[in-house]
Amino acid sequence: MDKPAASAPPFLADDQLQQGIEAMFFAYRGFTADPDKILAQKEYGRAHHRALHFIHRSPGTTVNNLLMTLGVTKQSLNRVLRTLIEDGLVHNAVGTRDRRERLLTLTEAGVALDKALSDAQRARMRAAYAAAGSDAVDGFRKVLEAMMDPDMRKQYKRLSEGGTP
Amino acid sequence: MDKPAASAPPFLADDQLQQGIEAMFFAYRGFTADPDKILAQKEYGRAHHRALHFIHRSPGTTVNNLLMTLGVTKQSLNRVLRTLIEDGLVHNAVGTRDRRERLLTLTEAGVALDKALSDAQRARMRAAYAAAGSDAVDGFRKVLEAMMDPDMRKQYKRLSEGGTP
DNA sequence: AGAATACGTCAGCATTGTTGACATTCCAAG
DNA sequence: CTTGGAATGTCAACAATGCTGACGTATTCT
Repeated sequence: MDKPAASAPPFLADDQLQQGIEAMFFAYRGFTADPDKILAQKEYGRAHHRALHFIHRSPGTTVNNLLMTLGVTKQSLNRVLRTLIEDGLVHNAVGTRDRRERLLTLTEAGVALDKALSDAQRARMRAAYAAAGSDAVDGFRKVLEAMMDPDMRKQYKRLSEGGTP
Repeated sequence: MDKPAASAPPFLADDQLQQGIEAMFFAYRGFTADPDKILAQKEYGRAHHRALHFIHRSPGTTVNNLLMTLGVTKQSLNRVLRTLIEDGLVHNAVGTRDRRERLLTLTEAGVALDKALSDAQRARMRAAYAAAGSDAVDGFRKVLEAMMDPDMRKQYKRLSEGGTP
C-alpha cells in the first residue's frame, strides 16, 4: 500500500505537513500579537478588532453580511457591536433599500482606532513580506487561499477583487 | 483610480498587505475547522488539541517546556492537562534528572486521539499544498516563519529540525 | 540552612463563543 | 390587507479558555 520505491516520497510529506501546521500555529500568534497589545490598553478585544476591520473594508455593510464574514452568532456579534456603537466608533443607519437592515459604517474615531490596529498588523506583515521575498508572498497567499473553506474563499475573493464597491 | 504612474507602487503594497491579513484570518478558520468538529463530539476543546499535539511532538517534555511552547499560563494549561491525565490520554512521570519535573507523554489513547485530530488537519493541509504547488509551499512557510515572534521562531525551528530528539 | 525552581491548586474574573426564546419592524406575496 | 418570513435586537444561561494573585509542597541549588 505504501511502497514508493524510488520516486515520489510519501511520508516525507508528513514532515512538511507537520511543519506547515506548526508554522500556522506560531505565526498566527505573531499575527495577532501587536493589535492585541493595543486592544488590551483600551476596553476592547480581538472581536472588536475584527468587527472594525470588516466594517472599514465594506462600509455600509449589513449586520447579516458581517455575521457571515465573521462566522459567529448574531448574539456574539451584537455584544461587540453594541459597545462599539455606544462608544461612538461605529455608526448605525437604517437601510434605504430595505429598512430592516442596519448599515454599518465607522465614525472618525472608529477609523482612527482601526488605523492604529491595522498599522500595527500591517507593519508585521510588511516585514514578513520583505524578509521572505515577493515570490514567497505569492506562494503564501496561494496556500492560504487553498486552505479556506469554500464559503470563506468566496468572501475573501470578493473582498480582494472588489476592493470597496 | 489605481494607476500609479509607471514606476514603484507605494500604496499598492497596502492592498497586498491587507489581502495577506484577511487571508490569514480566513485560512486560520479553515485550519482549525476540522479538528474542532471532532473535538466538539468529545468533551474537549482546541486547547486540548494543542497540548496533545506538542506532547506527541516532544515526548517526555516538561510542563514548563510546554508552557513556553503554548504561551499560556500554568493555571490555564493545568486545567487542560488535568483532564487529559484523568481521562488517561496523557501520562505523567516524575523526572529522573530532576524529580521536580513531570515528564509528559501520550498514552495509547492519547496517541489515538491525536492521530484523529492530526489526520483531519493534515488532510486539509495536504489538499492545500497540492492545490498550490510545491513552489507555493516554500513561500508559504517562509512568510509564516518571518511573521513569528523571535521566541516562537526558535521553538518552531527546534521542532522542525530536531524532529523528535 | 535558606533561596530558588517546578509544579499543582484554589478562587475569581474577562472575553468570546454557544443555544434558546421572544419582540419588533418591515418587505413581499397571496 | 393580512400574513409569513426576513433582519435585527435582546435577555438569559452556559462553556471554553485566557488572565492575576496567592499558597503549598517537593526538590534542588548555593
